[in-house]
Amino acid sequence: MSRDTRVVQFPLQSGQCQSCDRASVCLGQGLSDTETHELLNISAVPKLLKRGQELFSEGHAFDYLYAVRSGAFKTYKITPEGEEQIIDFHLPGDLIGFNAVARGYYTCHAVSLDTASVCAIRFRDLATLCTGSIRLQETMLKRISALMAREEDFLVTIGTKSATQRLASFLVTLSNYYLNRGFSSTNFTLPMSRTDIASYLSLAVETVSRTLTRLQHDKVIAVKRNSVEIKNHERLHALAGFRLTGITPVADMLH
Amino acid sequence: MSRDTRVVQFPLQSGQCQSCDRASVCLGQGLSDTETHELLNISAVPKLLKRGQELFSEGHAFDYLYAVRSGAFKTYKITPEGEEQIIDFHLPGDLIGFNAVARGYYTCHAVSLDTASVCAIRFRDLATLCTGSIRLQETMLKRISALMAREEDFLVTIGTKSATQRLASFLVTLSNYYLNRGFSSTNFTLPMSRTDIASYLSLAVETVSRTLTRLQHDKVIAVKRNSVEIKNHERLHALAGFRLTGITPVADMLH
DNA sequence: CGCCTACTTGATTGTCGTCAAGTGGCGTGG
DNA sequence: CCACGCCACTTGACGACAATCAAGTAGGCG
Repeated sequence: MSRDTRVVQFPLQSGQCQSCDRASVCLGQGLSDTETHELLNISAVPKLLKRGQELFSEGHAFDYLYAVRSGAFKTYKITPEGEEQIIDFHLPGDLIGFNAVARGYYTCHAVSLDTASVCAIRFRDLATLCTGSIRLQETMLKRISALMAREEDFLVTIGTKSATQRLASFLVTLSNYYLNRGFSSTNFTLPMSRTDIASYLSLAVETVSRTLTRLQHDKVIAVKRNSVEIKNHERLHALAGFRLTGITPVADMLH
Repeated sequence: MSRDTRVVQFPLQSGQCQSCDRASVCLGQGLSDTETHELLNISAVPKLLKRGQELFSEGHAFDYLYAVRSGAFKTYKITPEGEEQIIDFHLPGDLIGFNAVARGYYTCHAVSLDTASVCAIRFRDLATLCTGSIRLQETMLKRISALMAREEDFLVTIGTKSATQRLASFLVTLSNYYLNRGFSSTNFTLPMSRTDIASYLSLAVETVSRTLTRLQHDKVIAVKRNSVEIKNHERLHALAGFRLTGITPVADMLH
């Protein structure tokens, strides 16, 4: 398996998980060789998407889980007023679609935020495979459980924090994600629009904009279009109030 | 866990799921006899709790899932400022603890809102049992997935709705729950305090109180302490669904 | 009976949403 | 290549909804 971290995983063909640098964060942790092999057989149905392309939409029959290989996605629901409510953003290594298992159809829309690629994993096959592998089965449960835990942490953020704190939390979470993936945690891009961020954090676009400018003015960050530089990680962390979401070392510190 | 001697209404003993009227909503749907039998063996470790008693607390090692038999629970996290943030309420038939699977410790506190009883299910055993049963395995996944979907719907509520709409949504949800369980959907009790509701809906207690009085004044509901009567289901439903913060026919309806 | 907690009600403040106008980047078409 | 328009974003002014502060009421329980 190539450990090359550059984006060379194309051309995407069936059975090509080996060439995917996301394999370790996908579903394959701690599996035996045969288990991994079987997983590869069913999981590598690749799909390439352009910016703004729909991966699936709300209400459509649920067949596939998607593992993000590259790019970024947003999932959202449409409110009765016809507006998007962003549920979450999804970066490489994330799995999308678990929330569809219960109802049998997707409960939200998933759209790529830029050029992106995913592995489509037929859920039926995956479930069948789980029967033979306790480890895989447990991995699945853990993945969903982690999503739930993350969602609940996020609920606290939305429920108790001010606009500034939400933005700060958001940036710290992103920063941690990039850190964990071996990228720069101080200089990175926001793949999503201000409007998306606003919806996600339950704020008005104007508030997001204003808050970002203020953070920049206070030398905590530097924003230029979609690129962010964190200039004062301490302050940002403090502003966020340190109970943060995601797979963060912070969260693992327990409390 | 010592067997409590005050147990009268339930013959709570190991292997007594048969006597539990929640069996069908627990985990046993569509299982074979032997599967059900095995499930019973591991799942009927009963526990009785008084009002305000802790089922588990945040950070503690995760061993058991709990199925609510009777009574009600709240799960909450403690914010950095030391305040409760209610994550969810749990009524008979609900399973508590799934969010702990990923991290290996409970990610929130669970406390009974009144006298309550639960089945403690050792997760290890359940996972093992799942290996042999595709159906049970799938049931598990579906249960977690349903929780996620629910959580996301709730996120939309919190993210886009006004105080009145949140309260209305909350009441409708409760009403639906009771309806599905064969109880009255128009007359029921609120097992949780106003403060709990406030935290859950990300509002101030005063706002909850005021809004409830206003709904009562407008003859949509009747509240007396912890008992609620829904007098105009139509209106309540309408109030729950739509948000109009600007020009508001709804707000007019409320005067 | 009196205390304590839960809840209600009223007055005031503040944060953030809304409305409105303006800027800048970018693609399109002339 | 520039002009144009579109869209995302920014910035400012204002107002609304809900939070906060502050009393006051009502049950529950010792």
